[in-house]
Amino acid sequence: MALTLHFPAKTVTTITQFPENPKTLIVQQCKTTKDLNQVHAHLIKSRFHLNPTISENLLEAAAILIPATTMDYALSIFHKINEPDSSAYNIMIRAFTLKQSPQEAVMLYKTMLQNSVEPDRFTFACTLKACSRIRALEEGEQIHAQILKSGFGCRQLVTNTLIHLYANCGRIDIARKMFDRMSNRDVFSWNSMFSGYVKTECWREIVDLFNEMRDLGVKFDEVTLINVLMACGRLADIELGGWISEYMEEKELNGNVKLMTAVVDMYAKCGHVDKARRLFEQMNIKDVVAWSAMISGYSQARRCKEALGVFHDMQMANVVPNEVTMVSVLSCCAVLGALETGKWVHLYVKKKRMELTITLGTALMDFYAKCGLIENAVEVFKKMPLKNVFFWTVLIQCLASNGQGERALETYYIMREKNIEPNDVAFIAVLSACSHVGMVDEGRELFVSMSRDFDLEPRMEHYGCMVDILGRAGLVEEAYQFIKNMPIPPNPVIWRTLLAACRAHKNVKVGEESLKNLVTLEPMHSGDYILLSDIYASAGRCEDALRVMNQMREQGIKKTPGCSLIELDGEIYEFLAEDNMCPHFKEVYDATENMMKRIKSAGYVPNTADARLDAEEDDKEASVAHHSEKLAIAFGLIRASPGTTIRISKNLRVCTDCHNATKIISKVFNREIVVRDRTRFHHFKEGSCSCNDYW
DNA sequence: CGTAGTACTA
Repeated sequence: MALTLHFPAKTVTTITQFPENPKTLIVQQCKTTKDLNQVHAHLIKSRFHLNPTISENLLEAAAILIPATTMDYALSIFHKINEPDSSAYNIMIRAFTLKQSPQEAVMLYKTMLQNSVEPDRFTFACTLKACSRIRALEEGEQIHAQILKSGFGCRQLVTNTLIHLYANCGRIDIARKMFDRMSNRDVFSWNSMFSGYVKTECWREIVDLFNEMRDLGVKFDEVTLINVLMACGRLADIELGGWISEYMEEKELNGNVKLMTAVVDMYAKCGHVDKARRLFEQMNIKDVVAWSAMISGYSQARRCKEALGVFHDMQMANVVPNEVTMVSVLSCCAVLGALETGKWVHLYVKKKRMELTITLGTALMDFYAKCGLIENAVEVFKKMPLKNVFFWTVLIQCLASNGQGERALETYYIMREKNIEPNDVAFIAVLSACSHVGMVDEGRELFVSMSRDFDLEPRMEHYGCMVDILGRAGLVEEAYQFIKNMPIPPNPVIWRTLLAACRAHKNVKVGEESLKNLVTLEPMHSGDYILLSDIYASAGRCEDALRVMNQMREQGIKKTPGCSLIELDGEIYEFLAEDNMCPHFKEVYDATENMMKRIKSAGYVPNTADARLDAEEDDKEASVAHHSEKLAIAFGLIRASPGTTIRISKNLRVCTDCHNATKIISKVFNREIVVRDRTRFHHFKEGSCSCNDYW
């Protein structure tokens, strides 16, 4: 009986007897499920399917080689095999792992043992791989025991897979022991160790191990170098990183996209973003990963505008971004307060049905939080089915910085009810919620709870929050004592926090003490001198106030100019205090004057204590009127569409006069105004602010 | 038949 097969490529194969090379026939010529069905049918008709070699080839085609085939089909072939041997089982185990069901791969291995089929070294290798995937350490250990019994324990393949399993499941110590005892290590053994160290973030060990490798003259490959480059990036080890970069040039490996991406990422992480960019430009082929690496490089260097520029180039190059790309892009939008761009990204993510990974969700929420859109952030929060500590923390932080301290604490307690263990960052978020709304007792309790209930050692940031909580609430003396009792030496931020509290509560004595400490720690920070000078001024000690300002000037320290941004129609406008150079000078200053007139008739009284000290008495009013955020708000009032919220972000903290003025503006002009200052948000509406004048 | 890159939170 002649067997004729019709393949799509118009190949006609005729089989008259047992094929000489069934593997070629089945494995290489079957490209689709349809081909496979045909071959399968003919094999049954001709009863060739009873031949174990043929059926195994058929199985391999069905289970592994043709990606579209379902496991059900493969299983139907497998079940018809009379007493399948280990290689048939191996195919099925590999297939299950490949088709994302490693759990079933491990189950099949157990079935195999129950059916008394002797596993071979490949069985062990692929079952262990399945265990690695699902981090089934216990199962892996059992298999390890069976391996030792079987006598395959000394096989290189088996040992390598075991090393990978232990390294991948958090038992890098066991992996290392096996690795050290191994007499015949190959590049896979080394690479398994490297990838284990990557997972556990033991960067130092990677560099040490690589140096050992070089000393021993062991050949390494592309995978080795990618792992080592990652380590160089994290350790900022530019020396080794640069060596690898040169080595690659020598060996002409610069055409390798993955390796080059790793190099670009390494340079960026070492702080050499410009070098990274030059190499990036030299890459002929750039995939999503390469583009994402460059964008995140700029993002981590806080060069957000350039990051968005690269993102733009990426789209021009028709490379489709993925979730990872969007995380960096959103993080840049958050920093810049680029609401329009970020919203566009969110729409894009929805339209392209990108997977809302927990990381992407976190970035999205953080973006809305940093643009002051609390409810949008909450909406993203609700949509996420699986929430981790990071995710909760961002929401808590969002509520805290937007003046909703009670809601922030509630969120924290809900998180605790869901048995999510807070980490150190979560505590920074709740403590800052307490300080923003003046919940002193809650703050104290949480600070204690942190180490008592969760074994978390308070860090500088936590001490800073406590100083802020006490200081803002007017307990300046207590805050001062708290700093003195700190077990670690306070950093400038701690003293600055106290100094700011001294200004709010007019405490000259502690204020002087704070500046004294600040000057030794960080003498060039202009804001500190200004704070103390303000304290003197408010206590009526103008001579001292001027003396501090002169002291600052003598040191050659320049004031950080106030700067406010407003985004209109996706474009960002920047204003500096008393800036005569801005492009819309006349328009802006006229608008500001009109605005000030209208609020004055509504009862606004300028607070000239916020004016520059060196201004003449007559000019003081003009000086406060030209603070950068007043200019930005005035510009927003004439340019933004009626009824829309005006959004300002500024580099310094809001001064008393601007805060007061903005409240009245929101009422007189019937506008919602959101101001993001360097530490928090102010939502102005109908004459009041979300911070309840506590900031 | 075993090993691989890019990401978020104060």
